Amino acid sequence: MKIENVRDFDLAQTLDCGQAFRWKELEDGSFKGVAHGVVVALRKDGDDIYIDGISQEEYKAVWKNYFDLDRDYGTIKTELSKLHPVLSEAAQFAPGIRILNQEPWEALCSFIISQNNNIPRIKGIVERLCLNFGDRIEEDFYSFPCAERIAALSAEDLAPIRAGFRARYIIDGARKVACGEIDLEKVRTMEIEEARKELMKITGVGIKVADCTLLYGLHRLDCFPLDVWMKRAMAVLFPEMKSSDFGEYGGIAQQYIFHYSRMHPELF
DNA sequence: ACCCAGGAAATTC
DNA sequence: GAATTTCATGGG
Repeated sequence: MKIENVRDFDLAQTLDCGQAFRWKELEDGSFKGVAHGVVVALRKDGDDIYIDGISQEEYKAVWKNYFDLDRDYGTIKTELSKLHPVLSEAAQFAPGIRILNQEPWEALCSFIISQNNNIPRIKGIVERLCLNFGDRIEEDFYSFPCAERIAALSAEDLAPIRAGFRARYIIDGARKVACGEIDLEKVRTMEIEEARKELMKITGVGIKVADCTLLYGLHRLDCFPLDVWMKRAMAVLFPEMKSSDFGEYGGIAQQYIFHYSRMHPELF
């Protein structure tokens, strides 16, 4: 598949800015990963994107949405840049970031794993989760195990992924999703405070993990997750602003700021 | 040996 | 209620 004339999209910036944990960069600069149980390889040539491994129908049904390609990030960046000069700078620093439409359960589970953890280790745990409990698609590439599959396990069964104290949180989340006690597709359309409360019924899910699930898994672009980096950034770079000031695309602003802050630790 | 990591639960004050 | 400690694991 070739998609022509794609603006505001950089593979490395989007896939390695801390919103997703499973994309692998190959030696030639292409990226390979799994979503919706399908392995794809991505390349960029100028403003053209090549997606290997899918049909036209799969592109329209899944991948166009996955990369949020119908949204005009150029206009959004222009509007966000008016809010604050540092936000303008952060957006220009990585102008090719887009917020992915990841699968809700994968996002929820990944950000449960993220708590009090560092990104390389998060990636390792997620990798082992897929390797041990996902379906093998091809050499080195496995699907993300569905909630039903994990719900059938115990915390001890997760020992090989070495998630530590988070193992029982993963199990609790999987069970509540699998049995329908929490319907992530209903959470998608709930009013934001109600949606948060619903996700926080899971042991191990607080406001930050709930907001990450809403932003990255349910594409609620007004959600503005505040982790340690974002709290520092708000205190140092945006002392006069609060998260709600960033508006309906605050989540996109948050991603520019998060990535900019991580790449400039000397600011803090 | 110590400290920290895209937090949240458990405990203590 | 608000502040502090604990929770596995691994890398610096």
